Amino acid sequence: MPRKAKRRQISDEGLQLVAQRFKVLSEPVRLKLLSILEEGEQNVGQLVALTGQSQANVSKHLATLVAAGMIGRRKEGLNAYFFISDPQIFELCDLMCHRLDREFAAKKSPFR
Amino acid sequence: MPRKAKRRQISDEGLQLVAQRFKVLSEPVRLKLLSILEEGEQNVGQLVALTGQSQANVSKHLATLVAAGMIGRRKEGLNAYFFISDPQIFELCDLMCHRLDREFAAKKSPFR
DNA sequence: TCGTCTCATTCCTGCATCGTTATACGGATT
DNA sequence: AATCCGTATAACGATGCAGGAATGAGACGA
Repeated sequence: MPRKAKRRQISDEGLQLVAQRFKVLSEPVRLKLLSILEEGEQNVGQLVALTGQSQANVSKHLATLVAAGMIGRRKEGLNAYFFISDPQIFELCDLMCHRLDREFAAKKSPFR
Repeated sequence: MPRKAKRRQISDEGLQLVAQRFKVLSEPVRLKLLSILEEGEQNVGQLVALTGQSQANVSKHLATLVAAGMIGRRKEGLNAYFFISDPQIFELCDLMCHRLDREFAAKKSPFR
């Protein structure tokens, strides 16, 4: 019998779900939206201005993030405000950033 | 001035790099390969058998994972053995799994 | 009610990438 | 050297998704 604790084997459906979630984080525009929302909630117009993306594109990416349970939506008059609903997301991003930092340690860092 | 420590603003190039790495993790077959390799190194033939994927497909996914610095490659005779080169990858996967667990807490869990 | 503002949705196009098939490469064996 | 085996690569078709343009859906003010 194995000595070290074995990771519970994950089903193929589970893998698909995990992959799906990682895919949500695999778009620079969505990452930028998350990073902006980390500073506080914003409406679509502000996000359009801050990202430089088209309104339609921002709306679609926001819908994706909402569907993934990463951000929430609050309606106020004409505006729709979005906010981080799962702060744990940033633990994932931080981990990935640290990975990249180590990876680029001997080279030029992509961050400033 | 802001009270709570602000996350260092990341450049667009940084975002793209991070997104790129997340994309590597956004494929079920690659996740499966990682999960298999976590138990120990394997050669291509074994990985083909364990995943049920074609040999060409496995080779390509392995090349992607190597390029991302997540796994390493060791040549022995005719065989090429692959192994986890960055165990921190699994912290990312575990975090994502926990996220999903919480998300599906009230529903049916996708894991068994 | 009409017009306007904000945001969501739909349709379309281009591009990336997954998976397959066929082929090339390199080491080992005879 | 000729061949075989394990692996990598090239070429191809199919699918998916990002982004742009146009339109739709609600909410508010005049």
